[in-house]
Amino acid sequence: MKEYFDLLLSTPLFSGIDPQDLYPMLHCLGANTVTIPKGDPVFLEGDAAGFIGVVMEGSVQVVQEDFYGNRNILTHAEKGDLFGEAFACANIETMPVSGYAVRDSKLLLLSCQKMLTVCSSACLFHNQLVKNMLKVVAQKNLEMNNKIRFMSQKTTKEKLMAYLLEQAKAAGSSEFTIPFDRQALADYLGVERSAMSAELGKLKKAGILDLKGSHFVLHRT
Amino acid sequence: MKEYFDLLLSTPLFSGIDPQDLYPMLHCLGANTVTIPKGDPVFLEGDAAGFIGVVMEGSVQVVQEDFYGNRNILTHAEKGDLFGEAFACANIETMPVSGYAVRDSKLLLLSCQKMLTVCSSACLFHNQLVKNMLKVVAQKNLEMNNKIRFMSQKTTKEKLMAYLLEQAKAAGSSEFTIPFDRQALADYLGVERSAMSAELGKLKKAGILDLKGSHFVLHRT
DNA sequence: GCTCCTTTGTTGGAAATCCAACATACTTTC
DNA sequence: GAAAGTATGTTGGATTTCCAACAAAGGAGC
Repeated sequence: MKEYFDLLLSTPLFSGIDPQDLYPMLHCLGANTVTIPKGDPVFLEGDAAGFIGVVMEGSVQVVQEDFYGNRNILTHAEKGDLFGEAFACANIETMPVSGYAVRDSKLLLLSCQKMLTVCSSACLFHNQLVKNMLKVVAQKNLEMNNKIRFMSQKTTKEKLMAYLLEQAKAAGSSEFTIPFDRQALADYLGVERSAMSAELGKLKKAGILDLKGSHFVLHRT
Repeated sequence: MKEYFDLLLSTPLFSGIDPQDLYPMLHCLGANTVTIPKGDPVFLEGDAAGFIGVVMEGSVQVVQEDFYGNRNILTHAEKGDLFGEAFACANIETMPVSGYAVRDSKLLLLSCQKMLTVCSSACLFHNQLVKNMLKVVAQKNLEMNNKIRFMSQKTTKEKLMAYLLEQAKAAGSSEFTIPFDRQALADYLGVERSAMSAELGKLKKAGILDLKGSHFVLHRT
């Protein structure tokens, strides 16, 4: 696990933590790693809640699925990102959503309960950890706000543009790569893939953007 | 402000706090009350972020508004509820949304920065406060998850049913009252008011529910 | 009771989405 | 390089939403 110490220290969860404290802290948090092959579930709706996931390799998507088989992608977690924190910290018993490995992934799982309980050993930093977690969960909240903003646009074109403008803003550039393929983007925005694909074609033809795969360039007109 | 101490102590933010500590704590958090008449803004998009709101009287809605004048209701906060916590804790500079008083309201505003900074006086409970806040923000996250679940349904009828079933579940009864009028419910679900009204009529005619104003009864068939 | 004003329900045509089916491009595997 | 599998783009018709305008119902104030 030591090979991932630098990665962990760079995550917002362990921000401000003394590197020397990391190892005992991980032990105290009941850390354990799991390896999940591409496409397999990390957890399923109904599973016991209470753990916080950190992506060390690969990527994870958290999704809602309904009867009809419709997928709605809630969050996409890349290397260094957290997932499941909000469910862990909200004191619920079972997960209301599922998580899948989008690629072969190596994940670190931490116990939320142990994070919130002060224990004996090297855990003077528990309080810092809780503050970090608060910030992480609050920022996840902002992300969901953004998603809601995209989804509440009326037309597919408006949803796309709202999303792409936000990505450009986040990248600080009119050129950026999104973490979704077409189907996943449609599932994230809550629209039809084929209709979305058609809208992307129109936007390109209108000179508003260029795209190649998941790489986009927005033109200001 | 003392008249509201019991209310404050019953909120999840001050859960586990010794009543004797409340007053100095409020002082330490830079608490101040404001009175907002019905319909007036509590804060507007672009205002400085950083405060946590507690509803002591009345109710507050947090909304997103776009160019076209479309409203999207993000959260509805009743007496005893918090609002704006996620924006305050996420370390952003300006509010990305607006808040309005739905009725004449009396609000308590707390400084988030002061909550996260350990100060000298009676603030041994800061850590408890941060933990409480983490739970509150995490639960708000679940609420947004639910809203996303409603919004990601394909038809207006499905959105309505998903919302109403959740309300029944939350009320623990097939009979419940929602905090929205028709226009507000439409704005919350992201649908047309008139189309939604028509769907409600169909659902009633089909014997799936009864409704009078904001009071609903779901029938199991 | 009466009027004014707000909320809710109803309607019909225009616009957009949904869906399934198929065409094309790109990847992977052997 | 061929073949199989996956991802993306394209099309047309059925369904649904959107929008504006109006009708009906309910409430507040006088």
